[in-house]
Amino acid sequence: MAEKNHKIRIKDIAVLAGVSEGTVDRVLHNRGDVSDKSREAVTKVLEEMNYSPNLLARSLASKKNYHFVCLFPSFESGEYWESVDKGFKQAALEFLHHNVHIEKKYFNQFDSQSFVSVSESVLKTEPDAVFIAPIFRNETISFINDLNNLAIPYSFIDSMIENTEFNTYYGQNSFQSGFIAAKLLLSSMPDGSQIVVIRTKRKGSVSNQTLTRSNGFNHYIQENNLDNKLNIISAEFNNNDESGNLEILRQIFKQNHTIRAVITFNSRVYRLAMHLEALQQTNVRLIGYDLLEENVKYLKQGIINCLISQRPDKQAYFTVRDMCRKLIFRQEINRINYMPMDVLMKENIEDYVQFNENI
Amino acid sequence: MAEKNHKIRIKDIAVLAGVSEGTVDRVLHNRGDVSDKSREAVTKVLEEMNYSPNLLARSLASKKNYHFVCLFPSFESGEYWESVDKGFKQAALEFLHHNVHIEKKYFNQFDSQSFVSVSESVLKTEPDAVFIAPIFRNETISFINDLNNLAIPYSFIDSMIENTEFNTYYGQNSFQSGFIAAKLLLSSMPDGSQIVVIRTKRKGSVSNQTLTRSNGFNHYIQENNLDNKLNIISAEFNNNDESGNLEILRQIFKQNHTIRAVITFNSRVYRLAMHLEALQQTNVRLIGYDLLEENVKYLKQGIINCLISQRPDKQAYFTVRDMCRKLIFRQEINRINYMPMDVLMKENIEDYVQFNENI
DNA sequence: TTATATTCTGTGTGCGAACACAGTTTGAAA
DNA sequence: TTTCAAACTGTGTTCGCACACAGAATATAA
Repeated sequence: MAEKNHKIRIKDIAVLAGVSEGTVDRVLHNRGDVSDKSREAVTKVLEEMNYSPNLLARSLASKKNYHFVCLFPSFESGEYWESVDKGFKQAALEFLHHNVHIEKKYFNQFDSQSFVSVSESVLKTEPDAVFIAPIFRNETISFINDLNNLAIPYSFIDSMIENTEFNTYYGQNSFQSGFIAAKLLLSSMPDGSQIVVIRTKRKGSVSNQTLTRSNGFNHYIQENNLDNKLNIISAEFNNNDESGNLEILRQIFKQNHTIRAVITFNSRVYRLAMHLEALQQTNVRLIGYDLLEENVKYLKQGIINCLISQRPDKQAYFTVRDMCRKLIFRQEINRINYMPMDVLMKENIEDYVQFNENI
Repeated sequence: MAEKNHKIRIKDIAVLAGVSEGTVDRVLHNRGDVSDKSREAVTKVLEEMNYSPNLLARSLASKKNYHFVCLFPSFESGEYWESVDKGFKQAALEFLHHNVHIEKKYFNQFDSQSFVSVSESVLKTEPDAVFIAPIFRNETISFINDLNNLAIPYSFIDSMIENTEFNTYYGQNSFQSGFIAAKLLLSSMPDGSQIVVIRTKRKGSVSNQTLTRSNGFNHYIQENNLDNKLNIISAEFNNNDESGNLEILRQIFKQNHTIRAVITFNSRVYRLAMHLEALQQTNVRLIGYDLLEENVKYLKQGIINCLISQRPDKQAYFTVRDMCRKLIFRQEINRINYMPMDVLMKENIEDYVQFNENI
């Protein structure tokens, strides 16, 4: 009985409850000015008929405009945050006719002060919701305090801060993604194999994401007692010194002759691929993270064996969608959402990219 | 300039072109009865302003009702087609307020006659679109001929028939998924390892899907010259004779002592897991297809190492969505769409399942 | 009882697009 | 010139919902 009744209108409810449409509307929106008798009658019919509003008509009629602000790092073409930007753009298009307007505000991810000043300017516009990439922990906590005072809801993207009242968090299960990388890379490695782990010095704060991946990676090694069987070689790259990094790698390969795999936990594995190509060491297994254009290029060439992706564009998209679901459609949502880990190889990357472009 | 102008209304276009709303509407819908002068003026403004209609208002105003019919095999709980059913259900809910009504018609996948009689009854209702799982090739071709005569658009799900005028096809790139399975299973297998490939006799027609996967699997072996290094053991299971199948497997393990991996190309790898558990052979690597409940159970237990999934529910959902995009929203769509191959392991299955429930 | 505040309820308008319908212009035949 | 259909154009209603406003019913005070 409650199956097909999705076409029940407010008008129908009004007739059945013996009141006017206005009264039904008041009950639906808890706007008061309704006698107990009327309210009960309406509520009863509402339940019996399993009424659900026509969201199209609602958005069309609603005069309320929603102003959402996204606060995340500025980026160059081909960088990680570009995907996030794309996801926000897609959401902006989709929810435009629901009276949602999305404004993007960028800050410098290596300069906490830029975050502070941008966040202050955001507060002044009194947005209806804010999406934050909490790169700077303390500054973000201060910002969300202000948001709380103004009763402005917010969501985290990319990473999150525990014990805060965020609306949603979409992100990676970084520990698991490190663990899986190890599994893909190390299962059935011959004993005595040498594995190179590259880390990169980062200006400013340490990236939590890469650290956690690294922990997951190490956990796999311990759990499978590979400490003794394998020989893990750690090295550190410098940002923006590719000739120096090439040299570091050259030395490692000069001194070690059973290297079978290389891994890095940040998104710039294409640098490694480039250097391995230069060193003619393309037979080692190479694994990395995120579908940057350059990464995909080397994956297709077979120099990178495997990329683990967690669709940053979808993370951004879903974050906006869920805020709409909550504020506009009044639906229940999940607070914490880990994106699936997509394991991409030369063979499935084409379909994957095409599919995601098409959504 | 053409960026923010998505809030342009027909009324605005009318004023700018110096005509009435009705005329703009006639131009938009190619409904004729417009002078060349008016048409040009409107078309010009339309382009300049980058007009895009408010789809909410359109659906609300439109009196047209769309009746879509889905034609696919009936199923028991936990079977493959249940996911497809779920995807159709989700689409039905989402597009209900766009005046789309979805009817599901099931046939017996082992009885071509049941397909014929169901498809005939579908024709009589004169639907606006049909979605077909073309299990029976000849019968399906006959059916789509009738559809063509009535100018009813149709899409394929799960598999497709070449050289037909289908709207979309969402499905698996089965060859690649077989290839990847081999890569996951066989890369860095020690020489001399024995690999067991299980096939299942099928009532009625041969499943094209599993055959193609098998071809992809074999292709990897050839490409990497593993024919000589590995020892592939083929065996055949019977449907609905699990004690017999267990016996087959027992004999294989009695006669061979370096079995390191087992694979099957249909979705019922849980039967293998069950038997391997019974035979206490849980150290071999086991890989299979599709996220049936039972499969997931054994994946979590670690008996199945890896499942490859192509989200049948999303295939159904996207098929409906794209038909709406074409008929209602008049958008461009891709005809052939291969779903990404998701590689699931114990470590990422939880997030994956949770994520897909939430869409 | 009347005046006035308070609580409650119905009606009407608008959102943007679709479409029916009525009204106007044009051009060719009578 | 008149006639009349064909070509063209504008107006008005509708969809389901939100919300403003006016008006009715009831309660309270004078």
